[in-house]
Order: sequence, then C-alpha cells, then structure tokens
Amino acid sequence: MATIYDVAELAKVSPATVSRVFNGTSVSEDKVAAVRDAAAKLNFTPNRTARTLRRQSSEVIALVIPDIENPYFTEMARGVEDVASEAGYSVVLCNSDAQVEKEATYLRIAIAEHMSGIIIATADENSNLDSILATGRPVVAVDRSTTYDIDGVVMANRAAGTSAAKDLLDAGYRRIAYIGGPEHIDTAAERAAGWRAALSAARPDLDLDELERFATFRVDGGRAAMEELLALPEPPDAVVAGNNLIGVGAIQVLTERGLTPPQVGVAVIGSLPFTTLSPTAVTVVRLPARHMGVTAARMLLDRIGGDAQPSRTVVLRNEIQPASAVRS
Amino acid sequence: MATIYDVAELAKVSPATVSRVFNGTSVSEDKVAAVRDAAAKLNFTPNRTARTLRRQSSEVIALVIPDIENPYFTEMARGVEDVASEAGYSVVLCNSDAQVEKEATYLRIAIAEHMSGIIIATADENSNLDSILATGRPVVAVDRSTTYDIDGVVMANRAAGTSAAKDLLDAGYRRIAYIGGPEHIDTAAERAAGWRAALSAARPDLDLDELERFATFRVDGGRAAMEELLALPEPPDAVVAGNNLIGVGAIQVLTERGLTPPQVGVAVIGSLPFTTLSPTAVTVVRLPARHMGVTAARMLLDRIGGDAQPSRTVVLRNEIQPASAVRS
DNA sequence: GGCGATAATGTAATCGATTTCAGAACGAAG
DNA sequence: CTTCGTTCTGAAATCGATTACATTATCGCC
Repeated sequence: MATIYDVAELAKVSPATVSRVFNGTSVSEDKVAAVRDAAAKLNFTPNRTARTLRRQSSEVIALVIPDIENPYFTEMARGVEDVASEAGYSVVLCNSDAQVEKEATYLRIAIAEHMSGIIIATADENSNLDSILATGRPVVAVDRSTTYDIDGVVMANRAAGTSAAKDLLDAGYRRIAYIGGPEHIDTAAERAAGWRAALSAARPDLDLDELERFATFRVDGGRAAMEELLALPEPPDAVVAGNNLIGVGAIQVLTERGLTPPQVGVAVIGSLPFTTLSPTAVTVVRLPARHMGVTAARMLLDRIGGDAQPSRTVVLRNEIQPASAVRS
Repeated sequence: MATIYDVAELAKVSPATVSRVFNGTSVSEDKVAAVRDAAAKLNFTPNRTARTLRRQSSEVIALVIPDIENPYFTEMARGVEDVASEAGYSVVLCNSDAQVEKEATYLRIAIAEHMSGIIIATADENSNLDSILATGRPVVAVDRSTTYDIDGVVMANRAAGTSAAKDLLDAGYRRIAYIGGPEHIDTAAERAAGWRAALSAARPDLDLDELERFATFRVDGGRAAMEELLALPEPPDAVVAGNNLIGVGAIQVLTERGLTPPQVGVAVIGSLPFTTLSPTAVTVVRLPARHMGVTAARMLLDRIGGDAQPSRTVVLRNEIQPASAVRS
C-alpha cells in the first residue's frame, strides 16, 4: 500500500501537504492537483489505523445487541446503519448473545479500537458500562433502559402491554395469559405490568400470577411457556406474547395442536417476522424498531459532535394493528 | 487510558519489557509479577490501534453480506462468529445491501483497518475483489461463487432445485413454477437449472419459460412474482421458491387468496424463518447456513495462519424435509 | 579463573498519518 | 520602502505499541 510519503515524493511536496489536501486545509491549487494526481497514480488510501492512532478516535460506532438472529434487532441495526453511513461513520455489529461477558469483551474492543461511540441494548441488568463511560465516550441505550445517566431510546412498553391485553378483552376473550421475557429485563417487566393493569381492571376475578410466564426472548421460550399454559387445569383462551419470537413460539404450539388463532386469541408485542399467517388472525403491536435505530444513531452522532446537554430518554409510541385489520 | 509507558514507569522496567510480558517472550518472574501488578493497578489494556499499526494486521475479520435482515445470513454469521471468537478474533458484520458500491466501501475499510481476512457473500456479479486480493489478504467466498481463484463454500444449489421440484412432482403436482433470485447471481441460476432439469424430464409438455420468474431475494420479490404467476391464463398448481424470503412472500400471497398450501404446492429452498405454519404443509430444502459460516471461518483462519495450498471450494449438502414430515 | 553461550533487559527505530511551530512568500497599507 | 498580516509550506514531534539491536548479567565448563 502506498503511504503519504510515497505520494509526497511523487508530487514533490511534503507529507504534511499531502495530509492537508485530504483534510481540507489551505493548500495552493497547483499542489492540490499534483497531490491528487500522485495519489490517483499510486492508488493511495489513507491508512486508517495511523489516523486513528494520531486522532485518538475513529469514525466507527459499535452497535451491541443481545441477539443478532432476532429481526427486531436487525431492523434496528438497519436504522442505525443508514444514519451512520450517511454521516460517514461505519457501524460494527456486535452480538453479545445476552451474555454479560461477551458484551464486556466487545466493549473492551470498542475502547481499544478507539471507536467514537456505542449504541447498546444491554444483555441484562448486570451489564457493566463503567469502564466505557470512564473513557468519556458517548453511549446510547436502546430498547432497554439502564441505571446509568445516559441517553436512551425505548418503546412505550407498558402501553404496549396494556393495548395488547385490551384488544383481546375487546374481542371477547376472558382468560388472557401473558408470556414475557426474563423478569429482570425492564422491557419485559414493563410490558407485563401493562398487561396486568389492563387485566386486573377488567377481570378482577382472575388469578394473574397463574397466567403469567417468564421465558427467554426466543422461540423456544415461547413454545415452552405456551405448553405450560395449555397444561393448566383451566387453560387460557388468549395470550399476550412479550416479544416477536415468543409470539412465534406460542403460535407454533397452538398451530400444532389445531388451536390456530383466533380459536385461541393471540396478541404479539412486536411485529411477527416474515409471517405467513393470514393477516387477520393475530393482533400485533408494532414496534418501530428501525425508527429506534435511527433515533439512537442521531443522538449518538450529536454527542460525538460535542452536544453536552443533560441526558435524554426518548420513548417511542407503538401502533396497534388489531387482528381484523388488513395487511398494509 | 494507561499506556505501556505508564505501566513501565510504575513497574520500574522498560516499555519493551511490558510489551514482552503481554506477548509471551522471556521475562524474569519477578518482573512479570511487577508488570502484571502495575497493569492491574492502572487498569491497562494494550492499545489495539498502535499494535495494529506496528504489526500491520489486526485480529478482526470482516463478514460482508448482502442482506442483514435475512435470517439465512444471520444464522451464517453466528457460525462465523463462534469459530472466530474461539480463536480470539472478532467479527465485524458489514451489510452491503446488495449494492456493489456499499460493498466496495466496506472492503476499503477492511483494507484500511488492516483486518486479517474477509468472508464475503458478494453483492452481485460485478463485485470487485481486485484491490482486496492485491493486498494479499485471504478472502473466502460464501453462498455465491466468484470468478476469482479463492476459497469458497457454497450449497449444492442445483441439487436443491432438483429435489424441491421432484418432491412436488412426487406429491402429484403438475404445473410447477419457479421463483428465483436475480438471474445473474449464480446461486439463483443453479437452483433454477435444477428445477428446470427435473421438470423437463418429467413434464416435457410444459412451457418452462412461462413458469419461471426472477425476483429479488426478498419478501416483496416473492409476492410480486407469485401474483404474476397466479394471473397467468393457466396458473401453476405448485411453486418452488428460490430462497427463504421468496418462499415467505409466495406463501403470504397464497394465504391471502385462500390457497393455503397444500392446496397449491410449495417447496422452499432454505428454511422458513420463524414459521408459524403447520409443519406439514410445505416442503423445505434445509440449507446448513450455520455450518457454512463455520466452514468458511475455519478456512479463513487456516489461510491467515499461513496455509498456502491451492484454493478449495466446499460444497455443502442439503437435507430435504418433505411436506409430510413432522417438525423436528 | 577465564571463556563462550544463553537469557534478560534496555535503547531507539519503526509503523503512517496528523498537527504544532516556525519560516517563507506575497500583497496591501502607510 | 518599510511593516504588518495573510496564506502556504515543510521539518519535526506525536500517537502507543512492537521489535531489531546492543548491552549486561549469569551460568557451565575446561
């Protein structure tokens, strides 16, 4: 690879001038031309490592998510990437696999590689951001809130739980169960609280503890919990799924048993990925994942740009798509 | 951040010794202890940028894929990541969005950041790997073969097309259409050739050109093509979908029109992501995406390790899961 | 006791860009 | 014709680790 010195020699200028040409400070026209010629001839690309070492920052942001196979997060990643690449930043996607140790490794790499900022959906409540925050790098939390004083973007989770439950109540279902994610993830807890509030108001007679299940935020979690619920002495006649994959798992189990929705009512918090279901069968609370990514990326870029206002949390509204609606 | 000089000072040794402690060359026990103590006290992490600059290579590999929202590719990414992180490498996921320019940008970054190797599913037949290969970095092609003399891992695409078509023929369908990906992507072309071979042998009377459609490898592509096929004077009674997302799109359209499989036969090349269908309705040719990632990562790491044997292409076998099979 | 081999350690050069500082060239103003 | 202020330009320091080379200490063996 050609270096700045090679270009300087060919263009008969100093390395400093070459650098200036590429960084837009004042250089006379003829030298600019000479440098550009030489650079083109040598097929020169500035060495980013050297630049990063000197500048102490690289135009890369890290996006740390707990499950790269969940379309909710990849859709979010899309949003982040669009905004970032527009601004000349690249995005490095890191999959923590919901493990705090893997997450810590990636955060260490982010520091060591001088990345300019981090967008993170934390692995769980033990996620530790101390060392990354100590470096002064901006961090934006997405999807899940943290105990740190940093910017965040979250969904209106409680409202999502409530409207999912209400929609099923309005449709006439009576025993409406809830399958949520891990109890200690605030997203899951909030959605559960929303469901609980709607149910305890409308059906004070129900034993909600019996109808509530905590699972992993994955398909197998949804399957297992659904099977448990169906095995109850008095099974539910409807269920709220705490995220998209849980919804898939629950519907799979129901389908396998011939209980296709709407025979058993289903409301899912989050869009069903790549669904092949009839669009009228299931209620979906759409979560604007891409928009969440866009918003988080903008906030992060603002911070990188030096914005120093107090930390903000943006709450995104959801949109309910009742079971009877037509596919848009 | 603490540097090697800070550690050296605190431990009362030279910076060179500190470096040696972290790189495993001979240092006396007491100094090792002193350095480790000092490093721990200062919470020292070696600066990867500086190391990369000096070493001219970083322990990062790039994985460039055309669609991050396709679970087929994220499953593959999982495989890559598992192998890589086992070996101490991190994986940077780059989404080319099937655009050659975006792809070129990421390849440039990979060079400039001194990444040790690249695994790439090319955007299309115009993808240009010249400059990356000129740097001598190892490159492994996945999913799609290239015209370059490099290692590759592909599926048995022709066989997949054939067995999908045969399964539908065996089930008694007569007019079996094919919806594939873009014509110039070899993966798509091979699968189409497999379908064509099976059909022209069994149903020489059919006009296959009429029943063949090329779409994007996405849900909307599958939807549009399926609608076209249903609008034919004599619509098909079955269809082979060239990839998972096309399959989803096709099934969506069929479901919306009340033609749920197996009323119209459907065979999909690639696993249906997060399907909520009855497991018996659709034939699936399972593609071992994770295994492809694992294989590619191993090959790449071998090359990085200096393996210089002639380039190899691994073809992975598929497994057909007929429509009547039980969910595993 | 002295010689060479070996191991441990330090000094300084190096990777490739950015950036500070100082100096040169030039024009305008007095 | 000086003097001051711009605008360019280049030399050299810098970022933080690695590593070639030089130096010193240590040990075994004749």
